[in-house]
Amino acid sequence: VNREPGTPRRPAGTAKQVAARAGVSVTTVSRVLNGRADAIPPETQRRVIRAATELGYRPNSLAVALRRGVTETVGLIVPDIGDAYFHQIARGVGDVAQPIGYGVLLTNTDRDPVREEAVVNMLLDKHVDGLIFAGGGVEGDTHLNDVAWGSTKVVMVGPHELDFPSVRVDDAAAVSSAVDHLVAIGRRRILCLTGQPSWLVSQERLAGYLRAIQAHGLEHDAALVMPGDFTRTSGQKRVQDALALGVRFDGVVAFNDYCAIGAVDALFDAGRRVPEDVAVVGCDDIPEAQLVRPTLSSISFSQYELGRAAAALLLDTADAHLALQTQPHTLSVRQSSSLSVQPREPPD
Amino acid sequence: VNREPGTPRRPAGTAKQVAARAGVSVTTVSRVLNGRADAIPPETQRRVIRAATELGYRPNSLAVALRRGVTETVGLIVPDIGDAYFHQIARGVGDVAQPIGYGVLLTNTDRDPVREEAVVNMLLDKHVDGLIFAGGGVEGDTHLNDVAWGSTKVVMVGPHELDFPSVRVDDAAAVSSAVDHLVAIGRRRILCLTGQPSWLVSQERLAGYLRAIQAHGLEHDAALVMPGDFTRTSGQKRVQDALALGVRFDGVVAFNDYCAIGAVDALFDAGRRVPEDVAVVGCDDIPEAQLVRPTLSSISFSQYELGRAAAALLLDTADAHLALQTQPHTLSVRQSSSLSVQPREPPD
DNA sequence: CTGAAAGCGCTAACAT
DNA sequence: ATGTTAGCGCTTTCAG
Repeated sequence: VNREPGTPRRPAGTAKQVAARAGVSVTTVSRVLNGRADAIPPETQRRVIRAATELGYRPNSLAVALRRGVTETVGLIVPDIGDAYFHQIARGVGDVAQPIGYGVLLTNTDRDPVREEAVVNMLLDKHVDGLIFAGGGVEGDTHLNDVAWGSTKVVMVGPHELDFPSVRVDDAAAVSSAVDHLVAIGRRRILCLTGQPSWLVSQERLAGYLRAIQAHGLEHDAALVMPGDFTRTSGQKRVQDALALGVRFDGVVAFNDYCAIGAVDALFDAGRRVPEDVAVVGCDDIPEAQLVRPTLSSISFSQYELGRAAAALLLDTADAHLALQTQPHTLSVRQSSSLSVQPREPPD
Repeated sequence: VNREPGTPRRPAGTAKQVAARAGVSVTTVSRVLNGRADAIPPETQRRVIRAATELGYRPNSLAVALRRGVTETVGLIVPDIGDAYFHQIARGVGDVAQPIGYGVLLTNTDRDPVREEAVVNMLLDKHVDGLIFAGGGVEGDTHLNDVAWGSTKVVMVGPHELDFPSVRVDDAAAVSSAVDHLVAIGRRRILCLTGQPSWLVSQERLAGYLRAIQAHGLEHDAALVMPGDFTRTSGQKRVQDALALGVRFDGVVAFNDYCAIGAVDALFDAGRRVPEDVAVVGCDDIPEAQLVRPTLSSISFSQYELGRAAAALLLDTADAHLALQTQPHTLSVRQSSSLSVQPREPPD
């Protein structure tokens, strides 16, 4: 399948060859090249370094890894790198790892427990120094408890039951503020498009919804809460269902933006105006939120920073202390919930 | 930074331990567990397998790699995993690699030659079995010629000067067909938003534009060709420039969708109707093309399949022969160039 | 049919 | 100040 370009080739030379060329032992080579050269005269050091350069010597990372147990590689587990939420996380992780010579092993799971376990084991088999698990956990999710993590460091992104440090936003507060906003523009019956009930992100965001509904003294109608799977189609379907069932609502809060976009689709098809008839707010503020028409209001936070923070924590970089484990969020109000309509009666 | 869950731990046992437990030598263990057991009595084989299972034995991939020179890892180099074009490629690569136990080391370069060389060397240092280079090459781009590829297999995605096999679409034909379409709906002065002149994708797509212009006997006005950098902002800027310069045009073909979206932004701001006054066609057909309003016509091909094909070629999977090195493309006509409205007067 | 031994390339005691 | 030695865990001749 492949041609061989006429270029210099690896193995660019071994420590042994460098040693021979410099007239020293491999130990000395190792010492000089690894900074453990306190007691080696400058002259010798120079000879070693010159030999190494001339040979284009590069330490064999496999041998180093076998010997020292450090691979300078981290694993990143996401449901789907094709999802805007996750590729920004991936970029953040990469931007921390790459400059310090770490590799990032990327895996997709589609939230399938079987594949989750498979990739974790694959990554562990490859002896990653650490693991970033993004995408949030599932309630009573036991399949990862029996994994032989060994001494592997793990950082979670999003809520999780596993007992590892995690980087995240305050999901409940985030959704609460979305509801606050909808109420502030006069909406009283707010359809809530959640994820799967077992997903922890979904549970936490739902808690935020319920808390806000209660705080505003609105009636809690169970028919207003509809579970989905964070896809555009599911958002569209659930709104169609609600419409078909005759559920009345003047606002929608969706637990992710794809869902919200689907909701807008369905409302448009049904001839409802957004935001006049129904105001819509999404969550995550992926770039697409600014592309769709009407532009989508959303809970905004930086997935990129989430990724950076997770990697900084994992790799203990110089700025790891800056890595906020709870990242800030704000509400970005756009056309889908612009306040052309003032509240009919000020909510208490 | 990390806690230690009370779980079983790696090293789950070495071949030596398995050997001891089964009462055989490590040689025999290796033979049995690697299929080289032609001459080993079933009974012995069973003992070894049982011992291995009981110990939860997993071969140390680092040791195997050191010994056999195979890491079961491939490198993937993209400009930016945050770009819709590339994350679908990444997914395709992952979907081929993951099921057969291969890891994918992901790196971003932002098209910076310095970083490109750095990541290639990093990946080579980590002894990847193969490398997928996505994002297209740059003319006279020498910085990768001196890389010590050694025996590493390489597959390119998109046009490239390096002498490795590549998977791609016929870029010239793709853009030609976009121009054909614009001409078919009555457009005669077609603004062409290219990438950087040194980018090979841009050169090939430009060749397609010029060829089509000529084939239709349209005048070639150099002022209609404007270079950008495949971002939304650049598309927007170039169209603003064209408008400010008084360049007349009734069609736009952009060499990527982000650019096309930016072009629509600028046209909208300038009060030009799309597609009535100016019809716009993009290239790549990323998912966003269907989200924007008006929905964007685009040259459509599967980045996902591009990724799959590249990985299949690299890894020589069973279906590698199915991996078309030239992938098909089609034109998806959407609102931004729908022919409901003919231009009022055929220009020039 | 099976094992002993060499060694992939490196690091780190342990000398000297 | 430097070298010798002993592995890391595995595969693979080469000998029985």
